[in-house]
Amino acid sequence: MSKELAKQYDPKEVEDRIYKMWLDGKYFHAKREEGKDTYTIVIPPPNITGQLHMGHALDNTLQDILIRFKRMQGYDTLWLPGTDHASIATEAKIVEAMRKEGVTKEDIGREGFLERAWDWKAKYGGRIIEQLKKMGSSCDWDRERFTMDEGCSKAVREVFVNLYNKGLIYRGERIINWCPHCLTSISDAEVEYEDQAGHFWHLRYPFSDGSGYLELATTRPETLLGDTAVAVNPNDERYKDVVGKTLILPIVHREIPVVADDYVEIDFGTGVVKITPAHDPNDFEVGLRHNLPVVNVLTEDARITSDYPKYAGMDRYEARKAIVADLEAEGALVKVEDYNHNVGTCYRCGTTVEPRVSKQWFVKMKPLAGPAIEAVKKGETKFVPSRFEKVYFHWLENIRDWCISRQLWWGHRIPAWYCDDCGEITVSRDGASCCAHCGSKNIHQDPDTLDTWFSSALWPFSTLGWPEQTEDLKHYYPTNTLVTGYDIIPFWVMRMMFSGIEHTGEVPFDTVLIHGLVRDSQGRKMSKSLGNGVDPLEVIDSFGADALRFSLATGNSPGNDMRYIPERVEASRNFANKIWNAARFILMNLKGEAPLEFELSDLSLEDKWIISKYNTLIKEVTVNLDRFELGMAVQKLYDFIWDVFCDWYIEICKSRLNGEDEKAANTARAVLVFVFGGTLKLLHPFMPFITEEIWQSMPKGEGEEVIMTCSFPKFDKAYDFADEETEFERIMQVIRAIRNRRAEMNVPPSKKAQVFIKTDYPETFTAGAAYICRLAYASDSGVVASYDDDTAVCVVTDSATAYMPMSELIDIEAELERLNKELLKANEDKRFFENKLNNQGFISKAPEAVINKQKEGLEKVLQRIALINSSIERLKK
RNA sequence: GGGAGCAUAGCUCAGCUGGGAGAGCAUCUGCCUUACAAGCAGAGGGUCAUAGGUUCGAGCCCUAUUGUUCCCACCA
Repeated sequence: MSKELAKQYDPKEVEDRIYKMWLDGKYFHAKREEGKDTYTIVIPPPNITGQLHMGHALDNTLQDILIRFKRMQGYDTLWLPGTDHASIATEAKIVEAMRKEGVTKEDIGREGFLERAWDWKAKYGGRIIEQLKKMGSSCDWDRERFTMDEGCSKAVREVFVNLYNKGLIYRGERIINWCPHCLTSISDAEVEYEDQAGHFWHLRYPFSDGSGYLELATTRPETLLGDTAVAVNPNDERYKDVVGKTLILPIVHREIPVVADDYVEIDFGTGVVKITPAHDPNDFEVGLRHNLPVVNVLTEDARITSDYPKYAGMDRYEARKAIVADLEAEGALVKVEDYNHNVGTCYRCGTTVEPRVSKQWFVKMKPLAGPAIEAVKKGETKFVPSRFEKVYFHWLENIRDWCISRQLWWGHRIPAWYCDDCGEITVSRDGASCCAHCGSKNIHQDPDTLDTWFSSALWPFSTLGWPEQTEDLKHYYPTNTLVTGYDIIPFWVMRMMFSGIEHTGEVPFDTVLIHGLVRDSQGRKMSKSLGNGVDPLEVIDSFGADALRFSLATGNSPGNDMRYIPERVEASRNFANKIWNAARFILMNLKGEAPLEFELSDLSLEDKWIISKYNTLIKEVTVNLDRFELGMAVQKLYDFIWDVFCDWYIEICKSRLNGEDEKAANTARAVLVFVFGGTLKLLHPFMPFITEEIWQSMPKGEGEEVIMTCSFPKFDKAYDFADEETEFERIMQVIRAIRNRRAEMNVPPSKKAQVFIKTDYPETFTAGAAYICRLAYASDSGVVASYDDDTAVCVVTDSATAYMPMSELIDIEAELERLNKELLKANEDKRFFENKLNNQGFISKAPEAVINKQKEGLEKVLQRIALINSSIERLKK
């Protein structure tokens, strides 16, 4: 940054250059320094399916703020980056891309498909990393990982085998959620329920002995083909006698029994339920209790099987129409009602999920869930905000076994082999060449892969080298803060928790910082189908990464959703520009060789005021960051820089900088550099690029060449000038009052006026004359013992009355009216304080500090009333 | 059917352990004051959803109500 700077900050010119400087300096690299406290974040690995969206931008901004803050505080800091293979999502994308080429998975085979998948990973995984860099993320790229890299794969096999040997992983035939589009099983968490308009078909099933029929209702008539019973409640008086009888299933004309089961609710519908064990999870349970056969009527892609030639090959909805028509023809259809019901859909493709009985691998959850619940109850891991602990508990307390096998090719292949001779299963970390039970070489590996979350569940420790006891693992595990959205607590947070506890004996992180979703300006979710998504890279391109980061960090409180408002990014961009111009001002006022140190004894009132304000800012920002109140921290920085530093302090410094007194000017320069430089450090975690860019041009001490490696400023008692703050604020108050009065009378700044001050603090206002001249458009200003020009404009504050002889402007009547209005307001204030102070309850119960504050308030009001009264008297003369 | 969040200025949102309501944008007025017009100085604008309660004191705590968003749940 030279001394001839553009008036406007240009992030495009700066950001890539600064990022490269950081990379070249290896400042992101965690060095495992002995004796230092560590602070570790593992990134929620973005899927390699596409590109970063606003949610990622928010997530990574928060992480980078925390990491940079802790790094500057001197922690041995690691932010471990990486990407997720996202098995089902990525496979779906690749299949879709292949479909456009007219190629199917079967055409190219497993090997060919995996080759394409790895190409995909190289392309899109790489793109995501580039996007993270654009955001300014200070990740340790030397430690970048991928959920399917060698180390993570090893951890996956280790965990699988361990859990299998402990009996916590098993293979079984269960009813699972099946996606007929993705052609794979999915877990309970991967099913999204939505209300859909449907129908209720009322059907009649005749008794096989010809003694009438039972009426029941269904939302899925096509599953009738697989009915193997009809159930009623055992306590339902209406159907006491029919339990045990048999019915003729319409269309199929198979004989099925009537069973009694508590699952059936007496009051719902007719109190009769058809039971299709193969295609409904509840019916499956009923089937188990009553030993009913499981009749599968649907193929993998949800078409009717060849067992029913009339409907074979029809998809479930075609078959529904055909079967309803046939039921009607047979006289079995009583009526059709409109009915809204909850339908499970695949969270990846939105296809209606088909419950399906099949052989899958499961993790037994109960033994794992218990310790994970305990850990949070004991506070070993805390959620911020804590209300999300409820979500976490609710999921774990009601958890069912986790279906982990997927009928996909892209992912960790299940390390299990089946013996073609003895039928036993061999599970192995390192592959198997023969059956562990009979020694036969006739074995084949399970073709399925694992749920993508199986590997991400291990992310906090697999990325640090587990199961090896690596130095990184010893050093950086357990990690500290996990930053993620509330939507993936059940998918990921919960699973990392029980995995960490089970495999490492420790919780994987001490804090889970939860943020909300970034919605569009109307509050809608950003989505491809709505076309309302905002690309963070485009925002960075127009406003800069700092502006985007600042917008995302401001006005965002943990756990709450936020809207993306373009105007806010614009305001953030303006803030960056404000900082830029403050830097320009300071730099152009520096004299190269002048010493930039100040003596406490040389400090003027405003110097002490700004230093004290800055000192308080350090304390508050640090506290806010420690409490994860990032939005509050950044708001305070904004207010300080814009209102306090730029609008007041810089303005006030101008007279000294332009004055004759070189020593005073040097002190001003030194304080400007001290406070502004420190503020840049405080702001650096939030706006890393601009702060670094400016820092490079600032005078700085030894070892402070790069702002991101500087120490975070610390509160210093020596800079606590409370009295000077109060004193200076008295002057500010008078300045504001004069400005206000002039604005009311429409006096332009070019028209200067003399200002005479009557006050109980003559030293303050004598010293403050220069400020009043500069900031309140005074030609000169001085303290007077009394003043009696009746035609002067006067303004009153708690500590002073200022008179401006502007006789040509003043209207005595109007002035009196205004003063009376002020007096009225002052009297209201007086009553407010008096009421409080006369309240016995208040005096006896309120804390002393609060009482004193009211007393001070009353004191000030009384002074003001006295001053106003004397002004009124003067005018009336 | 359970659970949670939200409701504060025209708009988008802050408001930390209760102590006289804040910001940005928008509106209005006046300013090219030699860092910044992406700026400066001012102004207007709020029964903090409603009704009770606790308290000396409530935007904040408690209860109920209304509206809204989300999560969970096997009523076919």
